[in-house]
Amino acid sequence: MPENTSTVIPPGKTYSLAVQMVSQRVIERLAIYRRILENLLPDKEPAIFSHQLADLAGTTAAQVRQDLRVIGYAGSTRSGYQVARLLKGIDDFFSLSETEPTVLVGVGNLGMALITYFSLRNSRPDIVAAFDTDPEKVGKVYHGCRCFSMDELNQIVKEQYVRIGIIAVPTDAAQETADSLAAAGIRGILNFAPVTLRGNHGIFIENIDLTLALEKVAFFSKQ
Amino acid sequence: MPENTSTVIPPGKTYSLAVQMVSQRVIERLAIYRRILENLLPDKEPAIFSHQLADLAGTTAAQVRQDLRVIGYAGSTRSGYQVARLLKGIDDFFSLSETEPTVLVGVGNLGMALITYFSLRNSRPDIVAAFDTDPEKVGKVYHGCRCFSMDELNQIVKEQYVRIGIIAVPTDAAQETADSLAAAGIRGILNFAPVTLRGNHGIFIENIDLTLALEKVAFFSKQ
DNA sequence: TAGATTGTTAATCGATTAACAATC
DNA sequence: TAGATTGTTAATCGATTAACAATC
Repeated sequence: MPENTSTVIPPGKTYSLAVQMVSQRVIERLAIYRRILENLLPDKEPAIFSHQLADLAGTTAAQVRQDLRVIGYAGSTRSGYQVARLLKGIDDFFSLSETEPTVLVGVGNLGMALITYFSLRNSRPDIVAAFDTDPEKVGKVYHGCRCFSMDELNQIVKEQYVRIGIIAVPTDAAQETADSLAAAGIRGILNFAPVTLRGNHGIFIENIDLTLALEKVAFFSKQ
Repeated sequence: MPENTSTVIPPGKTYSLAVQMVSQRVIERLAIYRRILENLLPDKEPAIFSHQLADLAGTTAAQVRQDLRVIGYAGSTRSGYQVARLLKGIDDFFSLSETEPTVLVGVGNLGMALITYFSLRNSRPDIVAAFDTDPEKVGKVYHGCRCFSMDELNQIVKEQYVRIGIIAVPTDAAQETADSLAAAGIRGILNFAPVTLRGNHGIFIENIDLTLALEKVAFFSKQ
């Protein structure tokens, strides 16, 4: 559909339409391609074929071509996809130009580890504040990230235009936390509590359930 | 198919057949149902309808009935599914009678947090040993879990009949670690390193990519 | 009984894969 | 050119949902 090859579709109506239609699977794979390309960049390999990218990502060439189609990036039949430009194309599609302010609720073992993990690899989603109900923790600074009381959630989310929240609280407090985040204006949640959060219409929720993941491995490791 | 109602299919050929055919999605949902039932048990509610379970699990009644079908559990048209017996049915299907010995490789920030996390909620997959290349860490005991050198991996895996491995090493070391685990006889891997592990035929690999998950939330939180 | 729920089969939906003319 | 790869369309595959007779 785009008449100019080797480029991404321009921002505008087509863009936002595409965003709505793209499935979670496609986004996951695009993120994987992105990381592969990033690692490939220093190698000075100018281009890569769909089957090479597929090999590295653990998928198929047809899948890769289909996926890249949704971001409107066109390769060439001679040399495949230009690494640097494709990377730029995915970044543009993800709107990964500036960092995305993120808050984390629950500074327990897992919460602490997440703060460390994300701050060490200064990921684009950047944890700007942590929250906890424990007065012992409030006021402390972990890896450059200050811990606030829950009372301050609303203010900080608004002041810093935070759209993403991470839930690392105990199971019992998870639903309440999700409601607070939603009320403060959060648009997306990464939830580590092993419960199905409910009634958050319009908010995107991604669940990471560590115990469930391990149980899944246990099940399938028995063939 | 099973002529006796309100029971699970007996172990045997049907059983192992079912295991092979069941998709990952179904297993994930069964694990979720399982946790819900577990929490419901103290409430002394004897039974639950498919639509109630669906509400709690964030799915549909038809989906629940379809899922329960694969484990061969039959409810009654009058009262639905008996909580205690269904829970037992899922446990049997998962073979969750005894604990599953598990090893963890990479005792960094994330690895430490995982040891703490899993030991605190004494999950059925039980981390019996940790491994690290850092001589400083070898010999130390974290939450009752001793850290060994990688040289000892083979022996411990064999002695303790370990089938599951968790990879929490830096990205560069992940593939090497996976190969070592595979060589030692591990059958399933939970991988936290942001790389696609390759060439491990016959080994089940579940990836948890924290950065990717957060990027996914960032993307969809923009609608 | 009347009404709600079940197991099961059929229909729908969406995602992956295959096929192929166009291209360099 | 010959040959490999591309974008795109069609075919396949699998998973979810809808429908409904049977049941309590």
